[in-house]
Amino acid sequence: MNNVRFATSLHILTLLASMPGSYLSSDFIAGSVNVNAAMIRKEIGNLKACGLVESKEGKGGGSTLAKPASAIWLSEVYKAVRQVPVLGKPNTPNPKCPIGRQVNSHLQILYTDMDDYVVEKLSEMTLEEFFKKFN
Amino acid sequence: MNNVRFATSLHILTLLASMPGSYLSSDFIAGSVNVNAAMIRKEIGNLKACGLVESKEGKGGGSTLAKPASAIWLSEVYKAVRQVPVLGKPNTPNPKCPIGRQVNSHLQILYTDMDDYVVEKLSEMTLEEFFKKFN
DNA sequence: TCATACTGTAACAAAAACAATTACAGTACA
DNA sequence: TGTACTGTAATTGTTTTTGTTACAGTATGA
Repeated sequence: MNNVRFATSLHILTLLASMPGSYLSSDFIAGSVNVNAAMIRKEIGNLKACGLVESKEGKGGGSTLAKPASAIWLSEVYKAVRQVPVLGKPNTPNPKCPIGRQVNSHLQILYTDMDDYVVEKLSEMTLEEFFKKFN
Repeated sequence: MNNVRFATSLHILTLLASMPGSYLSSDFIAGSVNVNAAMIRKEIGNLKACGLVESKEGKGGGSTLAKPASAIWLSEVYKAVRQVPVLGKPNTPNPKCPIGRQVNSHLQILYTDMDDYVVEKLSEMTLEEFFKKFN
């Protein structure tokens, strides 16, 4: 994961958690995260698809949490932005080599195990708990 | 980690483990991994710097494991190739925002914790154990 | 009903990361 | 001294990621 999406998503969610019930505009959020508002809207689009956020269009619109911060686990945030296994991508090895032929299936297991493990660990903290660390 | 380096390094090490004591050329390894030999030499350069592999130059040269496969943990392979935390990169948020001001330090802790967990988990398997799965 | 303030999304451009390739100097063996 | 290697730099090409602009669509409320 060589990108900024987890950080961005968690930042957005933390902001929303800090003002429960109110609808924050993408402009406002962009000001805090310090990126373009269109990027925020893209990321929010994803969080919506994952059921973490809901939005209202039109004047006075914006986004808010789709459920209480105490019901959002950091693993959900991770799953929302994950694209590639934590250990990276596989090669396309030579099938004529005994090692090359098998390595990807063993690697695959390792990749899946590690991803599961990361998810498990991130299930130990909710957004609420994360937000409580702020003062 | 949106790259192929872990897969490549583990493939190389598995090959070396499969022929303990012999020095494999970068050309041979490249044939199995199915990438350019220069890439293999680069990756081996890194594995050497991490103390996992040793090489001989000149005719008849090549690379071999620097220690027994039973003494190489997969966490060492991960550490050898890791460049970015498993959860990705941080943003540079707005310090004027109370959330923005603090989010990176909390994120940082999360990142470090997750990386430690991954390392811990990968310390549960040695290269020998990984290789034993092949038949 | 019209100005205003939003979202949603597409299209495009720019920057950064990653992978592939070529080339060649240096080293060691036989 | 020819051959077969490593080590490494330089370069290019490709993919991923980020940033930006633009604008149609939607809701509000004066």
